[in-house]
Amino acid sequence: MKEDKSFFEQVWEITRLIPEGRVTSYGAIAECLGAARSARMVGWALNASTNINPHVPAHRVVNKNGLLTGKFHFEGYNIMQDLLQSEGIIVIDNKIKDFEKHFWNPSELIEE
DNA sequence: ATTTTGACGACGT
DNA sequence: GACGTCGCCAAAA
Repeated sequence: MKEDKSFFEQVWEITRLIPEGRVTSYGAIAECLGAARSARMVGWALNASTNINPHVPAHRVVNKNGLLTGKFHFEGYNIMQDLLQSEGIIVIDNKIKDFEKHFWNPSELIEE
């Protein structure tokens, strides 16, 4: 039933499930989808998500380093950073402070 | 159908 | 530990 959706939609779905004040990495989402080695695809999917109907909290998705790699893809320069800080996440120099502390595992909420 | 790329990740140097 | 290269998979040109 879920395979009907494109890889993108699956990424958006998981990204939307990210609780506030939590962040995750592209690889984690990719792994949850079964495309563990396709972390890049997650980023690609999120790229399209910036133009879809429900707002996808792509700002909560960062790379494994906790670095806001995609912040440049947002409307403004510090949009992503500002949003994260609004949720209680400390961002310093485009990087999430205590990244692993705010890290959220998609498999934690998603049950196959 | 083929080639290029792309918001990453892991490994090698 | 910083920098470089390869690998993965899927979509766009």
